[in-house]
Amino acid sequence: MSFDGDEYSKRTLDFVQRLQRLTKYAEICREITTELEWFGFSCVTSWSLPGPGGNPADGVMFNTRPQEFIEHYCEKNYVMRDPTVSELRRTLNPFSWGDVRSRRDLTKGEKTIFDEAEEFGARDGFIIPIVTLSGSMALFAPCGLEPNLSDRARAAIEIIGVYCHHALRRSLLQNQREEAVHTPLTPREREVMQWVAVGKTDEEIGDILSIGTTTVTSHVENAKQKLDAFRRTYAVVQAIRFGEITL
Amino acid sequence: MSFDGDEYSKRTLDFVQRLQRLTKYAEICREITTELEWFGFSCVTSWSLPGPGGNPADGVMFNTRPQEFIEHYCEKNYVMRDPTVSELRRTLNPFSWGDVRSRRDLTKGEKTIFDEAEEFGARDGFIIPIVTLSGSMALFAPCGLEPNLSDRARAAIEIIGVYCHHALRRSLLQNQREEAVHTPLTPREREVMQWVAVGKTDEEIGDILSIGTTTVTSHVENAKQKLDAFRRTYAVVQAIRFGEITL
DNA sequence: GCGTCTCTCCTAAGAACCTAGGATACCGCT
DNA sequence: AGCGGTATCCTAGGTTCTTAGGAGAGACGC
Repeated sequence: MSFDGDEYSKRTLDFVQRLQRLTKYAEICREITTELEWFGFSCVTSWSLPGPGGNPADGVMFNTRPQEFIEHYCEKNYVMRDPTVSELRRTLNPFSWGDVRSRRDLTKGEKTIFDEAEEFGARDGFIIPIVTLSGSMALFAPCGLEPNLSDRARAAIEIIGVYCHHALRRSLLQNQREEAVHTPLTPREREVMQWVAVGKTDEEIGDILSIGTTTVTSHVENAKQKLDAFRRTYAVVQAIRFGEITL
Repeated sequence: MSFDGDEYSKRTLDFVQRLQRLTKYAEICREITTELEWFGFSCVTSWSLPGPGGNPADGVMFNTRPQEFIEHYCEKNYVMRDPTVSELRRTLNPFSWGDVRSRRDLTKGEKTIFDEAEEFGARDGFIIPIVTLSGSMALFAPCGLEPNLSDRARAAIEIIGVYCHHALRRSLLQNQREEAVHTPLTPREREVMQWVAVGKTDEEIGDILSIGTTTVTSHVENAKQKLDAFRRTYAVVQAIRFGEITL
């Protein structure tokens, strides 16, 4: 085991332990910025991907990249075309901008996004995907002009990123209401919803479970009510979000 | 920082680094068993929650609990009633069996499950929830008669559990086919599917996006084809699974 | 033993979705 | 300039879902 590896490990654990004790948003931000600078990352964005109709800017939990860049990015709706965001759909492993560039040829539009990022002071960086409890996707993305992208740094940043995300979220949620609660489904309702989720019709489900079609319908209706959904499509999404069913 | 804390940190990182280098299933299992015994956990189960119609036993990636216990658990369909599984629907934070017991009064049926676990050599343990890329839920659950449940151990086990899960999965997938690929959705299709996912009708979506109802329908149909779904409910599930849309 | 919850089944009209076609216009890339 | 991909709009019959009721049997806890 090399000295470097131990140095990184120690820093990482120390940082994580410091972070766990902090509760104030400003303190957490300061701590994150300092630590990332040690790794050569001058900027960072901690961001939750927007839901339907959501403004991308609303998901930003912490950002030290230039404000004009963010505005430009949102205005141009780059989130729909950004190759690093596409990569998020493929993997939950951390990856670097360079990984994306070397994986395939980029279109002109995609190159533009990277070029503009460089104009705003970031030539490369890591993206750490984070799956949240609600099933939504978030990312922690440190970057800079000459960041440290070694395997050792990658391993350290992976752990750091996850804890930063949670620390930021914790501090931001502190003064907000509790997460939405829901009435739990009965075992039978769960079972029926599992089959609805894979696109079976009520009749097919009835055959599978050896019960009447009308019974299936009424289980679905009860589940819809409990999940606060008017349409079964949304009921399935809610069931996944609440962990009632599994993909 | 206490000596204990540093001892745990060092062990944890050493273990993670050893694990990263192993590829053979048997080696990984041996390494995991040894490390967990140091923490006082005599048994462990690494398990993916079953999908619709799936046999719970199929999701077991690694298990050192008595085979009879697993058979008994599956046969009685305990997964639908197990209070620790219910807890998985509430949180992504690791928790102990004791946490569940102290959170609320258990029903007789729930107590039975704990009692039977004790007969099979496990009195307490941790559950570490893990969200996989496909959106499915997995858990890493070390347990034993007198395990170490201190905060320090919890922090260490949290990291250990996640890496164990990934190492096991990596070794099990090695000889299997690649993950299913899919044709990516167009930006417009993604946008439409986002709204489908929250239960909007095609007419409502048309109004929101200022396009005709028929256009919405045809975007949905195209998306369904790309996502290999006959029903839009399943198309939404696939879109989530492939990361095309976000909850 | 009694109340609560779950599971089962029923009706029936109207709304929404599925299917399988085809057609035009715009855009970026070669 | 042409090609492929995207976005828009169209028809129309058949299938499935939605809504809002009610109602009996069995399990479980107190």
